Amino acid sequence: MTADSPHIQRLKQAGYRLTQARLTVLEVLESEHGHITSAAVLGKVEGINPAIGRASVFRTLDLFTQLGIIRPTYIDTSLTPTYVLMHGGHHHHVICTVCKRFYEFDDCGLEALTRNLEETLDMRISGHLLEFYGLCAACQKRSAAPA
Amino acid sequence: MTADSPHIQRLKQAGYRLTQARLTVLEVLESEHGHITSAAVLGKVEGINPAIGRASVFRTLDLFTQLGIIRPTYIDTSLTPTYVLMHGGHHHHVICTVCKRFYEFDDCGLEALTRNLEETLDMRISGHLLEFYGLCAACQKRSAAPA
DNA sequence: ATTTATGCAAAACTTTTGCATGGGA
DNA sequence: TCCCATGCAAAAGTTTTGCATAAAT
Repeated sequence: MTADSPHIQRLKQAGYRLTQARLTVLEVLESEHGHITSAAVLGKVEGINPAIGRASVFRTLDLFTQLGIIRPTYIDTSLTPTYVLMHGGHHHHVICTVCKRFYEFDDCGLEALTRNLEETLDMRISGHLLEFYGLCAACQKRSAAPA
Repeated sequence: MTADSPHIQRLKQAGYRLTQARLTVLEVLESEHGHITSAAVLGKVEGINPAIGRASVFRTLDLFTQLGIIRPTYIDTSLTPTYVLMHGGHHHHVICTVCKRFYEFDDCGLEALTRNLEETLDMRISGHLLEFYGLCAACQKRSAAPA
């Protein structure tokens, strides 16, 4: 399952062991195409392999975040962050602030800005997250309609 | 203090009362130019007016987030989110993933993409957050140097 | 005068440790 | 075989409620 995803390569290459906990968390993340809360990851992992402990799930989410595989964001105002998968170091989406539905998109046209910032700030940039906030068509109608 | 910031206008116009808790939290956020953790907000507010309770601070942070005045992000991997002030609905920064230092910038050139997405998705977009991740000059040297 | 928002303190959760043990390489 | 990573369970924190009271408008 998700045999040799680039994320697994990243883990190996960084010298980390391919453990059940890590592979299972990755499987869950990829099955959700990212956009999953820590609570949901916890639940799904337990469903797949109850022998995996909570602590390992959190340790894995931290590790993946450090490696740039995922990135935590606040989508619902709940207690728990939502993790998005970073493809090639970046991720872009539009979120409806009312119904929380989201739409991912690929082309962000930020290459020039990235190079520009690298030069200006003398930094090496490895990725980015771009989130747009707004109202989807359905929620626009709903908020326009009277009670 | 921060007499009639646009954020105060927003509060009024949305029909919310201008309470001590709300004004103090806003003062703290603006004094930090955004980029402040919930724990730090809590501490600063208590320093300014100990009569303001924790719950009100959290309620205020939630309200401001709903109104698009601030946006929670995960900058340090700690328990608590870091809030950034949204100016005119958007915010852009570059973070060094090692030392966590950040650099804000204004021009993102995303106007065209915004309009594009509004048409394509039939959404009304009100703002965005753009975060770049990378290594600052100092941390590049530090990681290149042997122990 | 109304009604929204607050403060308090306890409750509810999420995330983190410490340590002995198991499982990758 | 060696050492990293895990599981467990308790600890540490952060955030949220419920309700009587204060204070904006």
